Amino acid sequence: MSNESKGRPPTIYDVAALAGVSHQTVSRFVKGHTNIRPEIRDRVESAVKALDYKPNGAARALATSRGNRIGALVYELMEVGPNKIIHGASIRAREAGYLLDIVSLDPNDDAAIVQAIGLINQHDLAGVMVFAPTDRVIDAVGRVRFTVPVHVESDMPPQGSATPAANEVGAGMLMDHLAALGHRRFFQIAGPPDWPSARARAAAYDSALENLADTTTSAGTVHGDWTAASGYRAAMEMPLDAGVTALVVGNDQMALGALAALGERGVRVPNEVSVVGFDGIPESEFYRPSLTTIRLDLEGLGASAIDRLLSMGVEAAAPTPAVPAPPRLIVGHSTAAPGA
Amino acid sequence: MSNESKGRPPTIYDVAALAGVSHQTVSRFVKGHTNIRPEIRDRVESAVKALDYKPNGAARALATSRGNRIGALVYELMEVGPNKIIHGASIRAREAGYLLDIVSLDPNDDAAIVQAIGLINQHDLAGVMVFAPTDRVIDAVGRVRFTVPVHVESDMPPQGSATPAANEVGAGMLMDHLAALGHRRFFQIAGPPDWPSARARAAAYDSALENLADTTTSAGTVHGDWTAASGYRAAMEMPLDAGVTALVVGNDQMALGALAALGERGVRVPNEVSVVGFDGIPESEFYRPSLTTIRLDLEGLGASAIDRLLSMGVEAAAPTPAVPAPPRLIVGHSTAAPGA
DNA sequence: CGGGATCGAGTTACCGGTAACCTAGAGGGG
DNA sequence: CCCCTCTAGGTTACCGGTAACTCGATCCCG
Repeated sequence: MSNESKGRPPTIYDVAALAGVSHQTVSRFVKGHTNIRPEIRDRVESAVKALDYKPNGAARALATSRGNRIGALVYELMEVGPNKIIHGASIRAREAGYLLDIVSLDPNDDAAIVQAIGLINQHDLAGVMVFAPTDRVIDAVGRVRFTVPVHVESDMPPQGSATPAANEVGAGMLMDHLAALGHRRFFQIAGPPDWPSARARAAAYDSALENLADTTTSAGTVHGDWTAASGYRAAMEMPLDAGVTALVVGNDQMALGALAALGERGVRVPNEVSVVGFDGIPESEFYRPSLTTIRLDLEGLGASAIDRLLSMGVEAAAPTPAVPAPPRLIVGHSTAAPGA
Repeated sequence: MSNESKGRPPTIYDVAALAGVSHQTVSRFVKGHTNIRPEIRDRVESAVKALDYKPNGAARALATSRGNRIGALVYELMEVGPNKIIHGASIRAREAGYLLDIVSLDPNDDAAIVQAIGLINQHDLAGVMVFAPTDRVIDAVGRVRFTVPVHVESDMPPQGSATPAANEVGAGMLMDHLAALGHRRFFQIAGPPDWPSARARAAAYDSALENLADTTTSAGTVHGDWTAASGYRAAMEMPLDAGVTALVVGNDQMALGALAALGERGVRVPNEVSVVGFDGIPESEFYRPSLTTIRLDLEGLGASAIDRLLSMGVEAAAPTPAVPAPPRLIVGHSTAAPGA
């Protein structure tokens, strides 16, 4: 499948020799320098083409001491959410001429976290992104002396960022939707408490309850681990005699588990209990009943994270910064007025 | 969040100066060379620690002309499957001291494919992996002159590989399961025909029909695009008057869509029609009815792909090559004897 | 006790680019 | 018409490692 010619790949010196110019002229050409006579430019251009010259990234990185890669720390649990973020980030990074170095973290193994960070912390990176981390990861990252810009995407509004986090907004939209339908008694199945994004959603749940009519109350909150299995368990143990009519779940997978559990317990959705999820994964439309949820623009989020990272470096800011689409409420058949 | 000291990060020369030795000695120490006097070794070691020295990957890559990264081309559709493969590959690569450079491909844009390949090829990589590609991607990759080993993981048994592909085995297990229950009339919703893994599964479906009792027949095959929505559409249009009792679906997401469609059409699963999926994603246990499917060890697959790639290079083969677990049949409530 | 093998460490060149400096002409203004 | 500036391109040094070669001190053995 692979294919080689005689020896090493061509260098600028090879190109220079073939074109009859100095290597520096080739370097200038490759970088798109303008002050080159058309005649010389043509010679270099055809030499580049003839040799199929490709610049050596390592040499460039060494000379400029500025890498062409962005390290990305991702959580081991590669659920759908983090993935889409990575995908958006990867596309965006490539547009800016960078490659994404991904390192999967095992969240339960501190040593592995440290090792992974050590691996990523070589000097040839343009920056480091930390995606959807847990507190433990944030901690570990915070203790490391990085030599490059680091951006931690924690889903929490960082140091007074202007745009409110999508998590808060989305959770608020769900609560408004449920309240408008007439629900007054809620129960929450939240994500793991050491995930900032789970906390953000849970906090929005709490504050929505406070801001809504004071007759709205919560029958409690339990924490799952994002998986459908944990949502199932939580919903199996959820009190049914507390008058709860609305179940707020931290993501769509757990909501799927909850739907299954409620079905087994003979609770009809949405007639007796309404269920909402979070993330808006494509599958949620095909759950039965189809899920009311919040669609997040996760790819946009990943892209904008890259933009923010790049703007931290000397790099000129992206011409058109990516702006994630705002969270959108998807209304399915899992919500209805209580007792409909 | 980041943290800097005075200037550039320390180099071997800094360490050498502090330890009072030559830079070469430091280099030897870092590489774990044995022939160093204990006294000198200690001096170097403490100097390394004092300066928090980390080798510069770019310089090393330049000097050895051997990168410490593996490029990974992944399909844009980051469904659950490809993801887990990537995750497994990433872990394995890190164990071997490599980082994974991931490049997401837009499958519909040939120019983007070429550009992505160009990007990955111009950088200094130890090798390139191509995961779960479509024919189009395989084609594009095949035309490129790579300077490093390339491994294409196409889910098809390559040049007579000894281990039969998991896809064939798994699909066969599903067919056996259905046949043993007494099903004779099948229908298939396959993945996109330009995906080798989809073709492998479909081919196994066909050959199983041939090998089973000659009374078993197929009422047809349609192709989806791996998404739940496409599974839904396909199942909505599937003929119901052809006596089909078994619906074989190319992955779990499409199977979810098919379950929803059958529900809407008033077809009871599994009483009237049995449904099987493929992949064994965790959520499939919580579909209603829970899905009979094949659990693939995708992470193991990714890891072994990395092993194979590394063994193509000069690199000594991994001490303990990763062996993916064999496909496993997960029996849910979506299958039963026909007319049960 | 002398000569070759071995060991530990230093010296130097080189990987393939970029940056800074330098130079020979061309062009322009007083 | 001369001097200055600007332009196009070449020269040289350097980024931070590794590899190859060198050299003095031991060590071993005949």
